Amino acid sequence: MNPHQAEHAALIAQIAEIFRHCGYEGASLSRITERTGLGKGSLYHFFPGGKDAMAAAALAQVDDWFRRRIFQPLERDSAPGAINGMWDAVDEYFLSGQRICLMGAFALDGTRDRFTDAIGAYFTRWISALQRALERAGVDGPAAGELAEDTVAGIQGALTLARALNDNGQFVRSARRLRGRLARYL
Amino acid sequence: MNPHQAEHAALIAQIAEIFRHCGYEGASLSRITERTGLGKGSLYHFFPGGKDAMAAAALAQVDDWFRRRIFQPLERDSAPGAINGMWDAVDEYFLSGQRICLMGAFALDGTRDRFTDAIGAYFTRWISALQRALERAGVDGPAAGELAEDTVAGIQGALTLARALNDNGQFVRSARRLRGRLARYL
DNA sequence: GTCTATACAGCGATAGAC
DNA sequence: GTCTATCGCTGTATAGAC
Repeated sequence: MNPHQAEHAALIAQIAEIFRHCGYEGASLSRITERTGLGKGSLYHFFPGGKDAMAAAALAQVDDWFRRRIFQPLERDSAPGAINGMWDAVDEYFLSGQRICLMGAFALDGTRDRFTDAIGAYFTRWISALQRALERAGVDGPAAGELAEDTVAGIQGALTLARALNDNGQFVRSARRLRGRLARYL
Repeated sequence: MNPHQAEHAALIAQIAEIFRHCGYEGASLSRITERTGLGKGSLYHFFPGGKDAMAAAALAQVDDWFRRRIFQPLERDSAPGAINGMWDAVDEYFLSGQRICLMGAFALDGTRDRFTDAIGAYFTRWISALQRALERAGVDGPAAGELAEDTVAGIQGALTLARALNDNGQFVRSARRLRGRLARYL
């Protein structure tokens, strides 16, 4: 990644953080200009498609991070190591529960309909990558699928609960128990 | 409940549905007037506090429903029956995954800060009511608390996943497994 | 690339007739 | 109670100077 691309990625990451905090509708362009320090002219220079394109870029960046750090290792590497790596990456990415999942947040309201494909692809791949890793670890097909669904759903639910109760510890404890449950199969 | 109160409750339920579908920011007054058939004058007659008061009333109605159908039975009745009743009520309320949880949706974005107390009280009471029912059923304290947290988080995550994948079956399957997991302790 | 100025639609909210 | 008209503001988006 050249410096130019890196700056652009940093900008997208900043915008993604605003979407996470305010939601799609709540993330106004004035908030985005304020938090990024860029005028509207600059923003529309980088994202000719406007706010919709900014959100799409944010989702694509999230997907890319998970693809490289979680999905591909789950599909490729030895299962126990990849699954342990998944839990470390999850904890790192969600900052131990301080940060929510942009895909999950967008999925819950009307924003979903703007980004159906990106959101669906992300969760589908996460579940199927985890399922296949569990199968390689010896879990039989149906059980592996159920375990993968329960795990991904459990992470989303833990993020919701942590924010609802304003307690990051909630996420850390939930994640530890989900991790322990998977570990019994490895 | 007299007819006047019943009409008012039906109006709040209609408004709640709009918030569920569009989120707080996305639920504009023009959408609300359109879907309810009431002009802005009427809406502000019923809710002098405006949109904020409409959302607060919606959350209060949700809380009331769960209190009567889930929290109080869990706190009062025999544990196995109350827990079975909880699962039936959950499935009924969320329409087998077609409907999301307003509390959970509001918790995820900046809307949370407007309704911190209502959202926090709802989840706190759900978890503690379930925990105490499990304790009465013979599960020891810490395990009951963990199980209650995992269950409520699991329901929220299943709702997120069902909407993200646009597949109600996802919720039904997840809920059935969560139910089975609790049943092993009863 | 970045800014300021601006277009115009939609927002939440209010007033007042009926 | 319900409506229409309208307020002031903010929303997204664009134009054009630099």
